[in-house]
Amino acid sequence: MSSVREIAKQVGVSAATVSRALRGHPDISSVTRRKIVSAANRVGYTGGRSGTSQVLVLGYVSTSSSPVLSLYDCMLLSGVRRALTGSGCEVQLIDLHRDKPGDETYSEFFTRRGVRGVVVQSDTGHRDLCRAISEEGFPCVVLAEEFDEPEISFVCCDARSEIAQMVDHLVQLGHERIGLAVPEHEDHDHVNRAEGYREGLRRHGLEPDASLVVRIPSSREGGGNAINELMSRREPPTAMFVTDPFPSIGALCRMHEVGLSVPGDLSLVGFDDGQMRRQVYPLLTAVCQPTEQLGLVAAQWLLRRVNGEADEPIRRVLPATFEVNQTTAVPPGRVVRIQPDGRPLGAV
Amino acid sequence: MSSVREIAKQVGVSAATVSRALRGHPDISSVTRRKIVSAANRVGYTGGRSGTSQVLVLGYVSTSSSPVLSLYDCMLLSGVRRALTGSGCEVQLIDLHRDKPGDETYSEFFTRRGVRGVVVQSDTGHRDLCRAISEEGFPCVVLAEEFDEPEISFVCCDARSEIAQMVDHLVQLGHERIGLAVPEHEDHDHVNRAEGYREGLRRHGLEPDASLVVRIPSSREGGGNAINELMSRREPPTAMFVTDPFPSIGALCRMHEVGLSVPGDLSLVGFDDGQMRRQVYPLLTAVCQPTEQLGLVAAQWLLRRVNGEADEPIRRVLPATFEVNQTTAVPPGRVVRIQPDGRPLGAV
DNA sequence: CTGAAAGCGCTTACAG
DNA sequence: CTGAAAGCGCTTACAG
Repeated sequence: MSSVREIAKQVGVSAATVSRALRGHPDISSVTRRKIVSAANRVGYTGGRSGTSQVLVLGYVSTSSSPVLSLYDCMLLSGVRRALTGSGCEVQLIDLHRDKPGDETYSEFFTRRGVRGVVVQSDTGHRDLCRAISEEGFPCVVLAEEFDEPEISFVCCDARSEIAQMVDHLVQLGHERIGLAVPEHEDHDHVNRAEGYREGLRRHGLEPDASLVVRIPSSREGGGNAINELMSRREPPTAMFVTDPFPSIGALCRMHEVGLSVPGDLSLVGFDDGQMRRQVYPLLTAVCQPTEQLGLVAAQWLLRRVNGEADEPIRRVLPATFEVNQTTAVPPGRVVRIQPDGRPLGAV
Repeated sequence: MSSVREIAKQVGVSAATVSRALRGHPDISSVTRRKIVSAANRVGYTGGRSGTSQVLVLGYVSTSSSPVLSLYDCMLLSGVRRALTGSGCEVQLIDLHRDKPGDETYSEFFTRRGVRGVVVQSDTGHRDLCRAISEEGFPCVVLAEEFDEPEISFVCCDARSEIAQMVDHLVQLGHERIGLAVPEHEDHDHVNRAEGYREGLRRHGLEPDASLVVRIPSSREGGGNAINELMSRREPPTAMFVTDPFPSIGALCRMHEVGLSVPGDLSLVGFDDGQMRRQVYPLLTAVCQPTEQLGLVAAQWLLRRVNGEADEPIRRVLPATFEVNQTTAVPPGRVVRIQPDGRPLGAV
């Protein structure tokens, strides 16, 4: 099984043609080539290591253009590795962005690396990449993006309802002016999070107020600036939701810096995809994405898929969680403002 | 080149014997086997993928028993990947601890995974592992541990002199009572760091005071407890050095919790191997290990080694850095103490 | 414990 | 653009 001969028989060509197609030889009609590539993926062809007992290796494809692994990658990878515990299977990090030559199929690119299936950590800019890999029939599951195409496998997280629930929590504490800080560069997830915020407000008859929304760089600094910007408004919010981890930390630190008390002067809710909420003071109330779980669920499916045990694509949307910690409380009994540069208002 | 035949010729046996030795066949005398394994490693034998243009894959071996990647692994891996940028080479994560069956050589274990060389993220408990891999002649470089054996390659960091320099800084600010929090479970690195602390003190004629040293679990909680313990002493320190990242954060947070001002009541110096010092308030003064650099330097050498360009083992000790931020200042003008449970002393 | 020989899977000029 | 056939590298009963 899983030899060029086997594939040749299925497609109705010679073993030589299969070999050429799989090796990326140019003189192959694109139609037979496509048939061969998808047959190879169907039977899980590994590139013929003679009788060698090859170990199953899965790939983790990061679409980032930098070799640096973010804490987010790290959590996803931990989930992937957890899924593989006991399977004897290993994971290889693949930097597609930098490495893939344009003239080979993704299947060949992965196979040359000994990789039998891939988990793709994608973003909005790489949806076509995910489509292309899936179209070749190479075992693939996308993390953190949702697709309409029924043949594309993905595991993502929808935090909308937990964000709405977070708004409930703030409203119940007495907040009516709830600020929002979202990244300038919006992707599907952030549109989603902003929607959850608006849904939550509407549920309580509160109209989203554009003057309470700021767009910021997705960095520590960006979160800090959101504090300066919102809290120097004539009518500042009494609570604020930041939709990304680093800006959440930045907002919290900036409050300390400018002398605003958390949660006394402003209730702060962050977004966490790791453990950041637990590494700051006070412990940050946050909507949390189950990042490791994303990797775990995706890799569990991929492992079954590669072993021929999963026929259907996986299309899973995991829920977020809302964790109340120490940065939310009742609104201040007075208007709390600062100057745009962070100095107290009294010093005008 | 790099065929069983080639190895057979070098060792003076038949190709069949080489094949058996490399496949872990039991009926091979251990002496010929050893010769074959080391010859295979010398010529960079890859396990015969016929004419397939195999991609060079290096392994990252984590000796942790958990599949979770720590932030520390993440930084090391980032360095490794940075070194591999442009080389067309990939990195595979290998969990040796869980996977390796006792009856195969490390060389075979790695080769079966398509891995040509390994970076080992070791700890005190796995020095023998590093020795065993190196003895087989498999390309290997150890991170963060130092070895006497001249054939073992390593890249580690010695923070001693930067820690002594940190003590200079504190003494110059006027501190004489400088506490130390070290992990209960000491390894080479921590012995080293404690030594740097004592050296720094002696340089200023200060005798290390055992009552200012606490041993703590290497966790956030541990760092917090160090604060309670030291600051409730009859003669508490006016400054304190914590030798690990998580406890550093924990100490800082605990100070906020019990109402101690940083650096007004106590100067705090942490240890960072990533970016933690920048994610807290106030920004943490810290001795920093160039973690990404460790991975970078190690992988650069390994890449050359695997390509046959490096004949000598690498034995590199990198310096740490000392970064002054916002948590160190002159000592308080009075004795600052708390109760063991963290309540202020006045409330006794 | 080891070798000679048969066999298997893939690749690649060669031919069309 | 594709096939038949030769060739290459590794593995594995078989024999000693």
